[in-house]
Amino acid sequence: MPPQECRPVIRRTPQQPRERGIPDATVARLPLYLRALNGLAERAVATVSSEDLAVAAGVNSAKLRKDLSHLGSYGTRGVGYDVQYLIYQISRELGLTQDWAVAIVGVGNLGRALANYGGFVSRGFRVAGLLDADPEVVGDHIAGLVVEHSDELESVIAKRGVSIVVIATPATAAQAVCDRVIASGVTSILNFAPVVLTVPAGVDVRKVDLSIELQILAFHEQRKVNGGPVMGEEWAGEVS
Amino acid sequence: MPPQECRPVIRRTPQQPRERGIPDATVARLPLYLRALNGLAERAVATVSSEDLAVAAGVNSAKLRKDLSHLGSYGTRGVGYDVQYLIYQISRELGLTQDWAVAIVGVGNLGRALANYGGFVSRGFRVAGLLDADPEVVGDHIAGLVVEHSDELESVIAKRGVSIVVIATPATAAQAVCDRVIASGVTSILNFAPVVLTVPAGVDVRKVDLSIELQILAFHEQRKVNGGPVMGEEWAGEVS
DNA sequence: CATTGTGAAACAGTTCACAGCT
DNA sequence: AGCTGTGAACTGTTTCACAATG
Repeated sequence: MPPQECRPVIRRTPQQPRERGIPDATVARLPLYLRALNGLAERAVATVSSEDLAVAAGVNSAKLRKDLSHLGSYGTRGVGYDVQYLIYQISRELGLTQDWAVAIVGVGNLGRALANYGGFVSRGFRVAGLLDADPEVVGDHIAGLVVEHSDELESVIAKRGVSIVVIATPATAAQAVCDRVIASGVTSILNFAPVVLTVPAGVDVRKVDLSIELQILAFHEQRKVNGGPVMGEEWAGEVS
Repeated sequence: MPPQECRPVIRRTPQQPRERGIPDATVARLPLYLRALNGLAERAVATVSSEDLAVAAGVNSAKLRKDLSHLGSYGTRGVGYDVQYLIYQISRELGLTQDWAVAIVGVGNLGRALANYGGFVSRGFRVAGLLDADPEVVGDHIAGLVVEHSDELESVIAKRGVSIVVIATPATAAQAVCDRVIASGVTSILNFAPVVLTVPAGVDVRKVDLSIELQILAFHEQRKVNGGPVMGEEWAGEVS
């Protein structure tokens, strides 16, 4: 599930029963549970069963219980889970009890959208820097911040304790930004540029790629419509 | 890997050797291979080995070969794959040889970013409608289109043959938009709103969720820094 | 003879079904 | 009585390693 060669790298020794390792698939769902729980908390629900929480999160209840069991035994048999307590435990597990300074590099349409995205700041994350290479954009005020020039990347990261960088630059600039960011000690990157970033082991890159998502949808859509790709159609290109 | 309960639903009969079913994990990587191949094609590379293509796509070569083997035997032993031919085959498999009309609902910062996103139009996808509920935004010209009012949703879908809808509305509006879109016959949805959409079987929803990606990164970041969540810290909230 | 295509093995994730606890 | 936590079975995915082959 992590994007490229940079797998989590929490190599457990073969014999150990995975001391505190939580499966990737589980980690990827914890935020979903957290969101569902926050919804329940807003509606002043005190306790929830695995069945109800599973429905709210859109998964099945056995999976939910198995996932939560990796964090510890936080439920009460015959009763369910205490909503507030579970929110706390999942937040702590995800590292959301501290707050993370995030820098966004590339303040185009997407970067702007990200900077203004509310759910961002809400839980654990704080946009601590906006950077762009275009002098036209530098100096703009967005989401209460002033856009700085990309030249400041290293100093912004160092001075503001940035530990997560969001790359929202054009594809051509992404690898260079990535390299500089890593050289500054950042090891968590969220990449929106449509390129495969090459990074050393120990650096975590997650990728969000609109066109890949659309292509996956197109694949399924085509199956629904045609029952599969158009066959019998002959290849018209030149084969060397 | 598909978002919620709406799994692909191409139930193969137990005995059949999966006539044309391509594993989800493979489908999710085909766009990656396609992008890598397009890069090679631009540099006029005619032929590529599984090893080289794998490096370009950021996967390992055994996986790449297994993936491609699901499409057919398009390589040449001792030689590699013909770049153009493979581009064609993958495009066809993904349904990119036809073009898909896409409507974007919600023209806030994100919707605007998506509408202006180039890679969108490039291969197989055409933005055929932009809709928003805010009268302030309706009428704006974005990416060569005029923003229409959400009331027109059904008629835009019908008249322009929209088969994929991108939901970029606030969370609160997403489910209602989703329901209307499905009622209009659309079965492929890309959801950017931070909610779990409830959809009938046969509808494909893919979700892109910024804050979930950040939370996953935070989890790994925390592990790197602390070696895990802060333990020993006692729960301070009120447990019922 | 370099490289593909693929069985078989290893691994990861999901689901079942129920023992065990409150 | 009801719901959690979890072994065990199952399903899907990745990796290995090598026979087949242009």
